[in-house]
Amino acid sequence: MSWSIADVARMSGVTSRTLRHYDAIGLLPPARIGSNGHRHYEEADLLRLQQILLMRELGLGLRAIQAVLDSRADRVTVLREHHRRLLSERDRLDTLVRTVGRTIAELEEKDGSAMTKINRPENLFEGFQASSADARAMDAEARQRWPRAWEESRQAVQGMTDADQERWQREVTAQMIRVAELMVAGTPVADPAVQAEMDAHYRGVCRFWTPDAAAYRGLAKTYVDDPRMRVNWDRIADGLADYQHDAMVVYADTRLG
Amino acid sequence: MSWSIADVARMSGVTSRTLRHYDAIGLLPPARIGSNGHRHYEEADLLRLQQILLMRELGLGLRAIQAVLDSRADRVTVLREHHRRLLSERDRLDTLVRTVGRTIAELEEKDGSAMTKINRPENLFEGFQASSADARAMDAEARQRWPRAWEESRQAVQGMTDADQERWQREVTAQMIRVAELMVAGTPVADPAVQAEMDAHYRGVCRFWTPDAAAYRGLAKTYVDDPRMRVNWDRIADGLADYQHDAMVVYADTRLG
DNA sequence: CTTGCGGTTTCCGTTGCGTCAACTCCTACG
DNA sequence: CGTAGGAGTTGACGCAACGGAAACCGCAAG
Repeated sequence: MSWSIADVARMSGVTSRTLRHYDAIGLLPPARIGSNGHRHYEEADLLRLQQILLMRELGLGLRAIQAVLDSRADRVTVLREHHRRLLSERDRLDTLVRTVGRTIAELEEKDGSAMTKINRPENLFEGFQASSADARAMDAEARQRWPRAWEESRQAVQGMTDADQERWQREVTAQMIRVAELMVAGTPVADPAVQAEMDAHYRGVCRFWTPDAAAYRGLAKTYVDDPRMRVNWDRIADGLADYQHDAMVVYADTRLG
Repeated sequence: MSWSIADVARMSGVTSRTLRHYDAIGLLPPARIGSNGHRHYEEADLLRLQQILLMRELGLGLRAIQAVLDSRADRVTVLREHHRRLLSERDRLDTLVRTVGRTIAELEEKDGSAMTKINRPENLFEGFQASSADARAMDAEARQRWPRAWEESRQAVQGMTDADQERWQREVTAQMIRVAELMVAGTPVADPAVQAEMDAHYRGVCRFWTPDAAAYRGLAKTYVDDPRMRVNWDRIADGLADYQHDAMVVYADTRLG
């Protein structure tokens, strides 16, 4: 019993193009290829296709499906990892839904008049570069005050390439700006959107050092107490240092309890 | 005051590659291009970039952003449509999360032994093609029993190209198989996953004819009462006709009630 | 003999860039 | 004054999972 590609397409509900694609990537090679180049599928192929479509409906990628079917990975393990990805993606969308909904409400409230909610926009991008002298001084100070954390972070930094460091720098900058935008929009620091940024901030810090609640509150304090840091944040937007501090404290209280 | 591309990249937290991309697609052309080809940005460009990044964070596509910024679309309108898309996407992920979670639980329960939950798998794909004689007979019968609905559906079919009809056929087949899989997995017909399929089924039917609750229940009845339809469904999997009927009734009761 | 059907391969397009590669221009250094 | 380096440029390819179109080929019927 052998079926042509169109037969299989009709039976399974996928297009022949898809079947050819699955052949091309080695996911579902046909049992036999005729002398005229036509693909012929057998029952075993239909069974394999059935498994493929089942997992595809669960949202798994073709690579993962292939790994599972070729017994190079365990079903449950793959599914659990997939489940985690789905969860975080859903939460991200959930946050987006709320944010967009709030934005719509704000825009409607303002009745389409002045939508420049950002003050000092010409300075909002005014960069964040501590002078290298400042950076060296802060580094030395950190070494004295928190020797263990300094050592950990030093090792983490050494494991980074130049490109990694540039990426890290960009991420920090982009995040500061997002937080600044939330601030000038009047978002309270306990808002989920702000706390999501703080979560990203915390995870970023964890790449070098994993603070507990008290330590994270201590880090927050330096944002307002250390004038060199404070000026950097306030240069982005007035009051950003305080705002960041408050948001971090809330995060420490509610998430690092 | 003019900034180089690297300046803008540092200030805004995006890469210079991104800025070049935005230039290439006409989203953010620089204010000036020097004789050496270097891009120079002014304050107005930074403002525009700021707007772009704001909307990008809301998950809008670059095309939509461009349409808004060039006043070819209204912010609120675009955002509302985007909000709807986000909502349905989040719901889809939500369903996926639950489905994958259930699948994991099932796999763990069976302790990795026999995971062939599908009975008669060699027949699962055995196609669904009423003979053309049957099809003509059913068509004629439908014309007598429901003349108005028949006329509406005839017009809808005539508006379809061959490719459309093939797509439609494939969708129907694929859906039948998904429902069959849910059935052999023992999913109750009231389960959200099954009801989601019924929702798709209902919307599919609506392309030709929009039944109310009673009419949809009547359509469900033909699945079990008409032996020609029944045999088609049961050929896919034993009991599928009954299962489909029950699921449609529940859908009619809860969603069309 | 042509028409048509059912196959085939090959290539472009989708989204938002990352990541080379190859080249140019300008400045600083020896 | 030659050259190394840094900052900029323009291509071009890659990703995920195919959709769609073009161009070609073999085989049966009218």
